[in-house]
Amino acid sequence: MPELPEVEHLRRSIEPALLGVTLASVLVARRSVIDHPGRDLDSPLLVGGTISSTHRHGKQLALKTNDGRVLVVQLGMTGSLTIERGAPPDGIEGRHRHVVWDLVGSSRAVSRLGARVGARLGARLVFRDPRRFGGLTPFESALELERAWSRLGPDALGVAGAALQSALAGRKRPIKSALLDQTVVAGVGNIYADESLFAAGIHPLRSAASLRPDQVERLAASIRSILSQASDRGGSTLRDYRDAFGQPGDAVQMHQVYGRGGMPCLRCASTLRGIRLQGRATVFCPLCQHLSTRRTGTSRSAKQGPPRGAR
DNA sequence: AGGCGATCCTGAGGGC
DNA sequence: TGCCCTCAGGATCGCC
Repeated sequence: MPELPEVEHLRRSIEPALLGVTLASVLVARRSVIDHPGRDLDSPLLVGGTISSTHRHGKQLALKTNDGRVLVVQLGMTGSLTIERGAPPDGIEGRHRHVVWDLVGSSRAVSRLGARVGARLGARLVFRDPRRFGGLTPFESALELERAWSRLGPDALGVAGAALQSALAGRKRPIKSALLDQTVVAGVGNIYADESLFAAGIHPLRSAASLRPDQVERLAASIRSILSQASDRGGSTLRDYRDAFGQPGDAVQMHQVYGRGGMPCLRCASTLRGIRLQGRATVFCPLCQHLSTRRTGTSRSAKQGPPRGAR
């Protein structure tokens, strides 16, 4: 399921292949995946434009064309954006292909994709999303995109302690709920919220406003380091994620807590606990992640009962 | 007003 | 083997 690292890895892998490439035509199989369908009908979805840059904020990917238009791609849970050559795939991979563009290349882009100069690439850009939690949003200008992204919190990959501190100020909600709110910090999803909180030794139910400055600093550092490591590895990829060329991410699981409810904590060996918060599976170590506001120390309560397992 | 939960959607996986 | 049920969760909307 794509989170920020998957989107960043997708951006890095798709940008070299798309720069200078022109979107010649588009086939929209399912209009409901497009925000504001019907708008921008004369030049829909970047058709006729040449890709000049790619950008990312949080989990949103933006493709810009040389005429100033922008398309934001949200992958949701099961979305993918791939470059494809040859016959479309059979079977289930051939389903849920909601938007397909035909690509025409410049000489540089063509040579990258191994086609003859000036020839039609025979390549397609495909937006696929079985569960349809993702979608495409067209913008007329970079300014419109800027306005939309300004409503989101700071990008999680580079979030500074001070920025996180001010975003959390006065928020009484559980810290995990706050992290999942894209207007607080953009790009933290369920998996990395649990992982970052574990790394920082913070209980997911702690009130966001109750965190001390040093804890927020530690949390910001954990978010940055976990997301950047995962981005470099191509995303954590449980099952659905594919990069621009249909490759899954690094199969190595680096998760310390996510999906490990009821299993031993890798740090202290006590049983990891699974709860639901805002309807989301949430896993934490009851020993390493204190709920109290006490400074996390080395003393452990011997009276603490055996931690309950998940579900 | 802020926060929580219901909702959307399909495929994987477990149980029988 | 095959059917049925549950679960997964990002973003949005409505309710408390």
